[in-house]
Amino acid sequence: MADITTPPSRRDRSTIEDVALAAGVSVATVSRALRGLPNVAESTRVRVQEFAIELNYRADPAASRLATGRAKSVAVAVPMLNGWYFSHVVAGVEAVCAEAGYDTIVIGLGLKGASLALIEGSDALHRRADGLIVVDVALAPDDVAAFRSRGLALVAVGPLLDGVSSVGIDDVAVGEVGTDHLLELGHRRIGLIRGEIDDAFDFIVPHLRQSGYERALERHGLTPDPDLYVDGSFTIQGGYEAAVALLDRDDPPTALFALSDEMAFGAIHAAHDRGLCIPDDLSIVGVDDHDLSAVVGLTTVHQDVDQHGARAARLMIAQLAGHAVDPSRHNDPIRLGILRSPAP
Amino acid sequence: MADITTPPSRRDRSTIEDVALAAGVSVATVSRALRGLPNVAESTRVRVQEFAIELNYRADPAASRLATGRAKSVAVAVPMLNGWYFSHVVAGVEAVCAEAGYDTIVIGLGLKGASLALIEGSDALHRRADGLIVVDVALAPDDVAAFRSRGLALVAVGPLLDGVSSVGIDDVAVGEVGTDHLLELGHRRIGLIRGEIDDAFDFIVPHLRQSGYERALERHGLTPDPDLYVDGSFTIQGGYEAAVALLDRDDPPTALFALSDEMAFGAIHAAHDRGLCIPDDLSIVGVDDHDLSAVVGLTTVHQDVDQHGARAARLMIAQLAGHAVDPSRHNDPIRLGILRSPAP
DNA sequence: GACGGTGGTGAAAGCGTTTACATGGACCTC
DNA sequence: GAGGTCCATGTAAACGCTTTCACCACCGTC
Repeated sequence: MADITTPPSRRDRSTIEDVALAAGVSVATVSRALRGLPNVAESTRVRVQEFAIELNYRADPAASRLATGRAKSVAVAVPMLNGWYFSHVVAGVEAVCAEAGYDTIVIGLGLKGASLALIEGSDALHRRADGLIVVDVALAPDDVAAFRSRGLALVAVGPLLDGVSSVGIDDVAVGEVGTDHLLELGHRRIGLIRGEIDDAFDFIVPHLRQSGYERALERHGLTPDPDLYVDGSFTIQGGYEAAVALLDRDDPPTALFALSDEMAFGAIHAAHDRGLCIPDDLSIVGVDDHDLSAVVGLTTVHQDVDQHGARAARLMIAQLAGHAVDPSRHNDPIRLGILRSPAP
Repeated sequence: MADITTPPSRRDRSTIEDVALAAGVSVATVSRALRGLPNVAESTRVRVQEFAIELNYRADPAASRLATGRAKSVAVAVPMLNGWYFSHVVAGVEAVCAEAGYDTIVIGLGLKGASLALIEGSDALHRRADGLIVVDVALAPDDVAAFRSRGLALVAVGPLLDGVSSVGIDDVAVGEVGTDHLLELGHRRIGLIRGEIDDAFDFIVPHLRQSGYERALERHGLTPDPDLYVDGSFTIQGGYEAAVALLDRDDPPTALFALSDEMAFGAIHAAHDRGLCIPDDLSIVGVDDHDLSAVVGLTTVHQDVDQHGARAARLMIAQLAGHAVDPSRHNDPIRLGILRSPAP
């Protein structure tokens, strides 16, 4: 059995000094040679590299951090790590960061309110990461400033933050595309299953999508009916309850537009429970293009979620590399994934 | 606009020396006081703490790491970060680690073969994390030894590794429970949708579950029919194809047992395509208790996935804290979640 | 042949902690 | 009252890297 209580044994790995000694140069030269800095004779560089490999040397990240002030790692904060959307974003971030030699530190915000958690988190984050990618978190301008003053680079996924580069989709368009589809099928009363705006998920995405929904209706000469708006809190269960509320009223809508696929799944469940056949008795459209949408046969507004994370990470890396990145918005394309969407 | 190219500004945060100066003691005393070490007068400790708060001081983790050799972070390596199961495990790990003051570094193994990636990863991991949690990765004994010799603590989720504490479920029992259920409903020909054993996912979980399946059959006096085994590669698409293969034969089974819910979803999809009604024409049972199983109405063998990650993380933290942890197996309980499972 | 570059290299001062060891006073014991 | 503990504190040496500065050829130039 390994000796567990002992800290990582000290003198079993080689240091920059070992390499310097072996190569017959100074540590400074080793440092320069290995990092590809100029002013190193090519012959020297090659020799140093050989010895580094032979001694299996790699710079201790902790020492590097201390000396340079750069942690070579980025943190990504999400409301919850096990949500479908969030896990995909994290996956995209990690792939790009790994490629660029950065560690990815994940932070689950959980039940704590987002802002609160991040202020706290900024303690936890203190000098651990060079940058922070926030996903679906509405950071107050003060928070943004606080992070900035700590020298932490910032990128947002989802909501638009002042002075912060962000990636996402045109959420108004999302609302329009989904609604248009249902309108074109002939539906006139379309229930909207929204996401709750509470402390923990304080972001404007649902607002934007809703305004797209309304815009589409108005374009078709219809007046949005607030009675058809129900909260689904972006969860399956919430979607179920929202659908129940809508379907059990006297004049139920003939179609439902859920602002996320997971809420749509809940709605489908509810419809089944009521004996409604989805293609025939009720149309449902979701947003996300969840892995299971195809299985369930859900028509959905597609977004390339993996790309969100990757794109955000690339912005982050560029920023950290010192490239000037203008804090503008980078919208990913969306499109409708039609699977089953019968007329009313 | 923030000045982005400048590294984190140097003299804006306070160091231990600032606190020492303010409190009129030496840095050593500050260090001891703040970390709750003995041999510090209570009055001194209080004073130091006050100044630390006033100066908003927190020890620079990089410096701590360098001095102590401990990174205060654990890495978790998963085949893919956006899989349902994996994201839940990661969520569990992160929650516990955060609680204990550890950072969670995620590593997506992706397409690279698991072992290969981890050897590589051990470079990437070099002195960055104190421990590594591997999820569904069959580490060769050599790899285990390599990590150990680096002083890296190891915990496994899923497969049983020699000399490594691991958490998971009794996968043989999983196979039995699911199969028993179908047998009790009267089914006699039960198709088994397994997971492929290839390089990237080289683990024995499907073997174990299959042996549980066979054991259950034999207990009922039946002989397992290898013709009813089809690979579903643990994906939705794979489950779909596997189900197609089984249902399209001359004597199709009356029930399907998929070794994961995601494969079961694919199977459900296939059944629908063939006009089969799941409750009446075909019974399907899955494994995982995926979020959407309830929505789809899938009977499944429940496992508390969040707990896997949390439990693994607790083992890890205990190990890192120096508590002797015997490298034994910690099985989580499983149970059947019956949703719809009609007689044949 | 003196002279200002210029490119390769080394010495050493950080970076901000932790910790082994030294110190010195208070207290106790015989 | 001498000697021994014990506790609170300070001193200074790591920890392993990066980076500034100085230095020394060496080269071409007038």
